[in-house]
Amino acid sequence: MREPLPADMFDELCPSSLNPIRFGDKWAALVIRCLEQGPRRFSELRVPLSRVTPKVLTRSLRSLERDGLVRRTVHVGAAPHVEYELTPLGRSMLQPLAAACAWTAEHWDELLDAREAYDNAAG
Amino acid sequence: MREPLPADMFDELCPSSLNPIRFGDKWAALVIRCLEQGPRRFSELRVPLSRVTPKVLTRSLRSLERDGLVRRTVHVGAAPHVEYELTPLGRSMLQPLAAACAWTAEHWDELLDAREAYDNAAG
DNA sequence: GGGGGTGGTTTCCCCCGGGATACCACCCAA
DNA sequence: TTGGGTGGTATCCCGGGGGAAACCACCCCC
Repeated sequence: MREPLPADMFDELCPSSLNPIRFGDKWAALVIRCLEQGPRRFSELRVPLSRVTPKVLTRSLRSLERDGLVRRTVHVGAAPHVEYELTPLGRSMLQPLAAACAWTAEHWDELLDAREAYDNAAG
Repeated sequence: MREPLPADMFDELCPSSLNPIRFGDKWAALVIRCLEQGPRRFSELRVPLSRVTPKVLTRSLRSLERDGLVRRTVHVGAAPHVEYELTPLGRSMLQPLAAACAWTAEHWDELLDAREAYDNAAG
């Protein structure tokens, strides 16, 4: 059984807009990481991504779908719902994404220090 | 002796804005690749990046400098000039950048096909 | 038939990245 | 003294990304 996504999954994570390495739009990298373990529903994604408004999350998912990285499946039946999952192409992106995450994890402090020093020097 | 940067260095390369993986702003990844072989002058960078206006290139370089990825050195003397070079932190980014470039090189066509199929299906 | 859950859409607004164009100070060589 | 190279700025403008808030259709269950 897949674990539900924890609400504080990205609390410690820097906002994407501060990271010089970006995959897709502002939230795409976090979406991809949410889908790493398997398919997720829209409302399921909204738990860790509570700071993302539904409009923006929809657009991000549509963009990933357009690029062939994510597949959107509508399950009809008694309790109809929608599931998003990574395609093989999307999975292939996990490798460079992991490389980027590793770099960020290793050098994030260094980068923030550089920014602070630059801002202090230049006012 | 370092080779001068060829003017057509990025003619075959997809514009950064189409690539889902981005390092820094629109042109930062190309700037970093220009600095891979060693220090470069502003006017030297403008050769392969002829489509980038000086304002935008300056801002991109300033941003990289602020993040501690690039060092800007003013050489005073008889013929004063400015040189930009990668810092160790900037060099450390070459690895995830290479991973991202490899992914793009391998899957770019696939991604474009997915986009075309999506756009054709949805109008 | 009312409430809750699902999966969004619509509208409005703001800001920032990016492009075009023009201009600029400094220095050197002719 | 005039021109060219260097390394940029200044100004204007536009489009799109992103956020806030409200609303919505559909379905099931009580």
